[in-house]
Amino acid sequence: MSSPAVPAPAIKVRFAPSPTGYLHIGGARTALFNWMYAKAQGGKFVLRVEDTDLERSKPEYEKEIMDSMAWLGLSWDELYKQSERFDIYREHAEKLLAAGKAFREGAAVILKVDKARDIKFDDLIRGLIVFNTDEIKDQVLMKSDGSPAYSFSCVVDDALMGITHVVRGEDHISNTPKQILMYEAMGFKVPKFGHLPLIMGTDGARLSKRFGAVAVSDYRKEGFIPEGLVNYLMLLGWSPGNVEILPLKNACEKFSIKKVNKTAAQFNIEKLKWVNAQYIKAMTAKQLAVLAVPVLKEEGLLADGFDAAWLERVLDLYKSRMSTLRELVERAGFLFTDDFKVSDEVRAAQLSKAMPKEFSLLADRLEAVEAFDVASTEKVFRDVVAELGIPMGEMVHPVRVALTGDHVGPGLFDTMAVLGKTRTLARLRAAFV
RNA sequence: GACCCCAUCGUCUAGUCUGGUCAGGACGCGAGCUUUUCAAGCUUGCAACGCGGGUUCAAAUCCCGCUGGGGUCGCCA
Repeated sequence: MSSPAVPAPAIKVRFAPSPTGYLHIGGARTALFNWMYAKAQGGKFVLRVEDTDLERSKPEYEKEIMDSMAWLGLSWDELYKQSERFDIYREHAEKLLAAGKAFREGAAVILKVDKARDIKFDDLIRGLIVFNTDEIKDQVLMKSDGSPAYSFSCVVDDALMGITHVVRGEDHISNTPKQILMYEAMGFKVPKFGHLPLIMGTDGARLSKRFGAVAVSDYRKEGFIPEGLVNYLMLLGWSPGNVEILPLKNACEKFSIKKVNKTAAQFNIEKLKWVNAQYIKAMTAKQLAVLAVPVLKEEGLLADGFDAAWLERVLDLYKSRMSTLRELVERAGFLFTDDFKVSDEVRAAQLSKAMPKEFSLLADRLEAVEAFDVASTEKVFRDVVAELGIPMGEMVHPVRVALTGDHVGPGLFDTMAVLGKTRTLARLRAAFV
């Protein structure tokens, strides 16, 4: 006989960003781990905007953070804004004052901290951590301007919102004992704490503006797709085993807070690109088009009423040759506009030898082709090369440069077919004039 | 400086709790196959347990020290 199944109490976690800047990579990873933890446990995920600093908090940052989270696919079950809860913090500060656990200093309210006491907590990721209160000075609860200090509003909210597990960056470890003191002073149940390792830049130093792109929105602009960024981020500090590509949904099923690493990880853009490329490659041209069209339009390379079937052919050609949507623009731009240039370097390497006769013969022969597809263009090309008595390569490479502006790219005949007869002929005939 | 956290290939990591498989995978890099170039794909190579002491028949794994790195020391969050 077994005891009746008692459902484990659902956990409730939160992500509490301050809208004083964009959602950065580190914050996104913290949000992601909290979100995965909630999903893995069938719990709730709360988004709390910590906008107590009226000076530095900006509505546009708040919007940007929420947009970035939505883009990443991190939805929240509850939403709060601390700026709307000042009376609650004030009320709790008054209670502590009345109970003699805090005192006033001017207009500020300060928590008294007893000395020589060990504050212990069992970190979900690091195990037992101990601080002595001799290291902790009295804590400001309410500031002179009437706004709550970070630690205080954070504790009041986590308690009142029923947060069971506080999972945040390692930079908050030393805040934890101070906050535990506040939970105790107010008689609140102390939640479990888990401190995530930080994400470092390539040089091992802290991720900062100097590092380059740090905002999630920067990566979005760079052409990374949410599935790719999320997959990469989840691998920073956590591992599902010998698996690199794992969609968020499946990751949640395997996620365990106990398996989160303790070591800070370096952010590696090369691996991020590779992960992103895996997702792009796995998409159908039709799925990829949904993501690529806005980017191409923004670049002025595509107008309404474009040929969807043609675009899908282009995407099929470039799917395995791009790791970001940005790279599609860079590498396939010549298919969308005649306004592309051949670098001096490429010109010197491939177009230094004048081949006006050869090019015009090829153009003339291609002009006679009815169905301008891969097979027929290839046949014509091979016939011309044979007729001229020159090696394929001697003709292939210069032609590619003339048509695409670059010396690398998809197969030449695939390129011609998708470029179309008109543009192919025009570019061949303009190559040496 | 004080307090706290951390330590496996260049990077992300598996393995550490419950010592015993040539320390495994991935990115990147090198070589090769394929090939009109580039990618993709496939095969393959290089590459790590920071150091020193213990405990043990046996230590990446347990203990101590050192070194190194990181974090925090705001009426910022």
